[in-house]
Amino acid sequence: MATVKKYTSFGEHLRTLREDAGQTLKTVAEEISIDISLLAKIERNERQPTKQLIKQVATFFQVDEKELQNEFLSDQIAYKIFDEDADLNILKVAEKKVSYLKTKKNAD
Amino acid sequence: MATVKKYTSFGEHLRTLREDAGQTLKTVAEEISIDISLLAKIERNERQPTKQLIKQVATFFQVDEKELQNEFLSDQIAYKIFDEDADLNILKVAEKKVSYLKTKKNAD
DNA sequence: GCCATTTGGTCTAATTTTGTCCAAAAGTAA
DNA sequence: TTACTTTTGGACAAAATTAGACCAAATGGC
Repeated sequence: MATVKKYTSFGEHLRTLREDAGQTLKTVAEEISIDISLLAKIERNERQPTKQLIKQVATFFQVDEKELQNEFLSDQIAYKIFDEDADLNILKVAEKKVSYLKTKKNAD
Repeated sequence: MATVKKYTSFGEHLRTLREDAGQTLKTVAEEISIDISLLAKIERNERQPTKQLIKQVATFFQVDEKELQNEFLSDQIAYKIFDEDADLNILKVAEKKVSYLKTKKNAD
């Protein structure tokens, strides 16, 4: 059967990874050379991860880096739309715009 | 017949509005109390419009404010995906996340 | 040529965000 | 309860980002 994909936040995902690995904030934070409190905040989505941090946690937990990056990016977009209480069809418009940008890029 | 919607940027749209109205940067800038150069940059997408400015130009050109805001928002999203060279299906994930956030919000 | 318009560069101020530190709270086991 | 570990949360300085102002250069029309 297919896995049911849960659409949680980047932070929640990170926390799950850590807890499934049976690690504490302290051990992970030390491993990737980051402040414990900062890592906790990232897990609670109170701070944004840097690209560097995403790379490090991907390596540490042995998950795909690109996938984590995508998760963070979709988070950012979702929160923006939610916060602005914007219409969901904005995403369709954005999709068309990206295609347009890519076309323009190739025609240089 | 239906209007063919062009997926241009916020800035390009703003410029079109202005040119269709036969106005110069100077006259519009003065009308909405903004630096000419700043307005020019916004039209070229070199500066981002504030909510306040979007409201002002909407009023000035008599177009729907929410529509302009949406255009700007979809711009931001499109550029982010384009710049990061991210996969388009991120938008689908984002959509699910927004729904999730809305559900969570209602269950408070 | 002139004048109006637009562009582009540089800079400062304002705003936002990150990361650090530390204390408080919550959890766990004896 | 006590002692210890873990997590949370607030406050703050440092760093990074961004807006907006100013002015000179370029462009365009007549």
